Amino acid sequence: MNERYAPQDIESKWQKYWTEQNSFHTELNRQRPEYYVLEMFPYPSGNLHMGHVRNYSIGDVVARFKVMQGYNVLHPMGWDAFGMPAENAAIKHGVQPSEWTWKNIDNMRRQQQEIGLSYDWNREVATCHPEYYRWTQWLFLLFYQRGLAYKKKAAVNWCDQCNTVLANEQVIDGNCWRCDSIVIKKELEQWFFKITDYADRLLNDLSELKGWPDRVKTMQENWIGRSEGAEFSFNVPEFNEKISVYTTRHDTVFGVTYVVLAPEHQLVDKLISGKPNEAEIRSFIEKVRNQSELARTSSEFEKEGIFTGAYAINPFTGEQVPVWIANYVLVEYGTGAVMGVPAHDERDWLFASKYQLPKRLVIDWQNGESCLENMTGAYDGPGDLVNSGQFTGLNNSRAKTAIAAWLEEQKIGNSRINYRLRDWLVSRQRYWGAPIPIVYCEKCGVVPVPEDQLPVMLPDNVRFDTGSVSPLAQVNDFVNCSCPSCGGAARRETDTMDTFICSSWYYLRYTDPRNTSVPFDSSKANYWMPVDQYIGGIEHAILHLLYSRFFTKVLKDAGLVNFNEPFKNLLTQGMVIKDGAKMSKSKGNVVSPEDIISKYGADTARLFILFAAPPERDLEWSEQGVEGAYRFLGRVWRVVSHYQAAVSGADEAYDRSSLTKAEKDLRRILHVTIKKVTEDVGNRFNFNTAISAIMELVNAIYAVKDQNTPIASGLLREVISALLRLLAPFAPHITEELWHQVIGSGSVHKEQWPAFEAEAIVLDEVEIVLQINGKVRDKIVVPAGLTPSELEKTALEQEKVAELIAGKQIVKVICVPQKLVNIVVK
RNA sequence: GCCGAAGUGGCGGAAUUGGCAGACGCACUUGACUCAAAAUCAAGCGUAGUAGCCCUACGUGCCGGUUCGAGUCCGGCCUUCGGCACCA
Repeated sequence: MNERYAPQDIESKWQKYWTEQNSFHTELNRQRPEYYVLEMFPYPSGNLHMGHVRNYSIGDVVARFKVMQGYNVLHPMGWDAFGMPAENAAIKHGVQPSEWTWKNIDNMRRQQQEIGLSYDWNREVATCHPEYYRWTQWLFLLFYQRGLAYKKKAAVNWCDQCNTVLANEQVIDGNCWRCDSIVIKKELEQWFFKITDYADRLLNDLSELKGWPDRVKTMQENWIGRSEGAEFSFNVPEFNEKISVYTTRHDTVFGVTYVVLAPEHQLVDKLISGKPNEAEIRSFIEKVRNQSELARTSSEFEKEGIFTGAYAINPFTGEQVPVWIANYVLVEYGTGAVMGVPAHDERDWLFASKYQLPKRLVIDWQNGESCLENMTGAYDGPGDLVNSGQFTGLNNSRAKTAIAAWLEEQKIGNSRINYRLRDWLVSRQRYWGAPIPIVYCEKCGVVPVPEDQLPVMLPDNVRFDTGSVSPLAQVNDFVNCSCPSCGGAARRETDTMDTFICSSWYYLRYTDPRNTSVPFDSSKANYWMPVDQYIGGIEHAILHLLYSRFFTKVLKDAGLVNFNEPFKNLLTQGMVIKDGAKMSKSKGNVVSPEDIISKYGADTARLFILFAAPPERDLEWSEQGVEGAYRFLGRVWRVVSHYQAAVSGADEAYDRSSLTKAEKDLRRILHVTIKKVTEDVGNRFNFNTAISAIMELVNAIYAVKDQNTPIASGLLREVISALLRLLAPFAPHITEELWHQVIGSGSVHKEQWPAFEAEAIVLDEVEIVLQINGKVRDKIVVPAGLTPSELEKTALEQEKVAELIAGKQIVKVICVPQKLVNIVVK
């Protein structure tokens, strides 16, 4: 056996062995409990970065641990392969996106294999493969048939850099999520998925997700943005029209002094036509339309408005109130019109003050003392209604119920729940994505491509120098087609799908990756799903994780799956940072996984990453920390080598009743370690403390070795065998090598996870802390299992205790068995 | 403004149910081995007082509370990070 630990010699050997043995292949097996562990699949950018290595190392520990515990484990990997970078590469280097992408996939797969990850490569999927996007298209049509995919003209987010539209979720602080350039609004006809139909379920079912971090659930909750209110109309007699408003403060309807429309509201045109200042109003509207979305939705933005000249009737009071247009009203939310209650809404207060609109107090919160003259801003807290007709005197929460009931009775309105969530814009004016399987025919209109004609293939050899026009629209062979319905000349949809559609169902395809007749077999999906443990970055808290939940619910409604939620437990790993910042090329603080692996080996890289911080927290990269991990593996190598001769031929059996004290202690430490590592990995995902426990075990073995303490060879074998199995999920190569050298011929990764024996952990003697008035004063060693009164007696007999409490009165004595005695004195 | 997470040595972090604060590792110091160095093995390592040991006091962002006992529970703040925010 080699004296020195040389990872370069052993890692590739075992990687080859695992591949040849097809070691990580999984089949459906109803005799065994299943476990599905999944890491978010990567975009094939070309090279793995440390964030990937962290993500996969975490998943790999879980997968290998569960296998050893006897689970039938699904642990797949694939490629989120459509998207802009491939097209950018095509523009820049003249290489076709598919070629560029497949080359990157090959390279990244090789890099993953060098980390020693236990994937079932037979299940690999790539979203850009026709046999994958065929089913993405099939699912699009399913949504279409269910009325969940529709086309409409709307003011949508447009990125000039990427030359495409974006979903709301892809606009971060007014900028494009991918290229960070400013997003503008464009009036375009686009495809949408009706995610808003599922808003209530997406919100309510969050409570099922006990294994998700609170912060992710809160982010989704904020994003969905539920509010309870009422909707009702103001008549506009002059035009015989109604203005419908939505409010959460229908208890303040008697305080309405004006009504405001969004500049884009459909009634605006009618109300202002022919007005003497029509031109002025139109120029105001134009100005607001040119204000950025970000500015207009910021509470700091100056509120501006203009009077339309029209009046509306408050249905509660019969009063006439002026109708205004203002920049702070958003056409997409609620009804695009709001009632103005300056006394009880901060925005309305500012607006009314600026334009000298009247204010009316309708909530009293000071026992009848509240008055407008004393107010310096709106009051939006609770109180009792005043100046509110028949509702006067009710407290405002009761008033809401009463007023909503009155609206229903009078048939002029009703209670309503509103969501902030908007429909998902799914079409993209890009080439490298799944084509939307729709054909436009002069005669038949919008025609879905029949299932047996899928996939709608992406054409090869496309030109990318077309500027702002989608490259696909330039390919005549693609665009011109015959109508599947009437056979006449037709045009193909040239938009492709948002890549987030492709990634919204990949976890289902893994359960049945080569199916050629359906996207997946329901019974297979139902066996493996939901994913037991999903692992990925927080950046997908809303985007991918919300979309995937939406897809799962639609598929459940369609009868294709029998579960409600795709991911039972979610672990959001922290970033890998160096010198206080996320690793990035522009900051020049990138550490390449390949360099680390060639210098120290994959086991060291994995061990360091898992040891340096708990998985959810950010991890500060430290070259010295890596050295430390390498040093530890060297220690393991040497100590196991040292005992090789003693252990390899030894019999497992030994007499447990005749152990020396040193042997008993070593055995206890082993079983305490087994217990801790099992709990830390299995229940808490605290890999850092699991590894530190293994380090302590190794330190204990060294203590025995250095003092040449004689240890029964059977016990030594138990210790070394368990040590290798405990370390195997973290450092799969070195443990495999040592296992073969010292223990046996089979793979350590096929071995059973060690079980701790409670009997081995029991101590004969325990150390008890003696406190006086809560301060530690002494420690004593007593036989284990003393009763509290025996313990108290022993404690009070201690010389030091007697000295310290001399002349004082004992108030009481608290005894915690096996732990401490606290003597309270005065 | 609303919501969420966090704050512990020189550093990464541990303390899982209220019970010895600082496990494990890094860095540092020292010893052994060596002609020497590296590697390795071992020991020390919160702050202050003390030449030093024993020991004593202080110490988990701040202020207060509950408790025999608080990093942990309660009340009130501060700071950092993240999400939402003119959503009516």
